[in-house]
Amino acid sequence: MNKILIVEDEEAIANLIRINLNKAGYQCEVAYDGMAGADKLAESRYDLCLFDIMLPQVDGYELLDYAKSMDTPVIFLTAKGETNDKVKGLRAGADDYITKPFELAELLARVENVLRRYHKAQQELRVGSMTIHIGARSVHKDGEKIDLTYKEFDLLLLFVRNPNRALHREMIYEHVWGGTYMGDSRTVDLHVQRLRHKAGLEKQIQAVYKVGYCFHEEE
Amino acid sequence: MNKILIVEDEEAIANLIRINLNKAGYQCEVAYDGMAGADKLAESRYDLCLFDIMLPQVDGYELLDYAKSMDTPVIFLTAKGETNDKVKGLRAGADDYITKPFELAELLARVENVLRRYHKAQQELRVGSMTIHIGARSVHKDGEKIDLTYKEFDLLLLFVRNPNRALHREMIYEHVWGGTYMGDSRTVDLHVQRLRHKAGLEKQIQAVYKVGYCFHEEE
DNA sequence: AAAGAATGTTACAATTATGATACAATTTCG
DNA sequence: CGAAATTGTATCATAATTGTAACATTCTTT
Repeated sequence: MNKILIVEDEEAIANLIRINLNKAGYQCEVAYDGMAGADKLAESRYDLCLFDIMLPQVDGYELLDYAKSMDTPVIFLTAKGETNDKVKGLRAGADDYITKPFELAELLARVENVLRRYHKAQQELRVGSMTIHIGARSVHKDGEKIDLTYKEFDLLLLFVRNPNRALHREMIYEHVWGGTYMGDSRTVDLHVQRLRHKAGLEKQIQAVYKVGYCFHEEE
Repeated sequence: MNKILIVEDEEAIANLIRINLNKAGYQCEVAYDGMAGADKLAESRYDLCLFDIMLPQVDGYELLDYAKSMDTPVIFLTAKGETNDKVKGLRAGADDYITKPFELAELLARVENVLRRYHKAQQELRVGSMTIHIGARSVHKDGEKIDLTYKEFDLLLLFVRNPNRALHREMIYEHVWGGTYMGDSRTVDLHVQRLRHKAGLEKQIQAVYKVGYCFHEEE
């Protein structure tokens, strides 16, 4: 199981991240200032670090140097508008950055992406009797291969990474399609139907009236 | 069979490398710190060493000196951003370096490249009923010789070194052609078709709609 | 229970991607 | 130099995908 260190002085944000990374199967440690973060780093090995840049005492850049000396990848959390920091951070060797406020799904995707680059990511994702090979973009269920299209696969990943949560149509659209959601389209619905039937998830993906859809983990 | 020594303190990375070099037909030993690495070097001859630079106890540079005194080639593993080390390492006599995170295919290519320079290169790679002679750049299948062109051969190597993974057109282009992929070219497709037919890989190399191609290891 | 809104279903058309073939440009090699 | 091989562009054919539309069903609210 991958261990992640979160250093973020806003407790609310730190805990939000921790809870959600836990749910996604990561083990997390949290520090609320740079000094405590450095101590944690010294004590134990981590597979990934999430650092806020603006931190009391020791700032994100210093922590970055420390983490890099241990070959640990780092994702920076930057506040909106701190684009300078973004550039500076990436140049200094951060592996990615994410701008607050962020969607949890985006955070999860970036975390997985970086872990994959470091060959620490789960290659396979198991959900009930279903196995998702992220690298091959293939899905198997009960020994049978399930052929999903590009959009269907991305949609499935989104659901699987955000189980037991009602996902708004708007959010789904923006993640899978990338653009801005125009309220009157049935596109999301249709793709959800197709995914449901192809993957036999009729019971697990449920409509949430007036909101969107929710993927229930237990079968 | 070539023997390779891996000295890397991150167990996950060390094991990842070991497993993949094993699959590629190399025999590997692993040490997790510099001291253990030096002991291994003293005990036995190796055809190639992979050293992380930042190591507990004895660092990569010291190991380099030791390995060089035995005429054993060395590839350094450097973390992203440690460009100084890169230069310093090469000047100190390393045969190559590779920056973490790396593509496995790149690691394999560099390993082979260094071994070839030292005339220790692995002669063949077996995939199902197909044998790839890397040095001779020739391929045989069921006793028959398959004549591949330069690009086709490189393409085959890329596929074989990244089995069961959907490879993006962009990534394929950059690996085989070297430049930047312009989205509208059919070059990659065409070469994949030719390779498929010449090598009889119609079933194993499959198109991944909107992504690229995936080589499936099992026949 | 009825109205209205939201979701499920089906069919189809538009779009886009891949496969196949022909051919011109370029390179290699005798 | 000339022949052969390689490589990439262009074109057409085929196949897969995506999204709209129309209609059916289900759900919520009153």
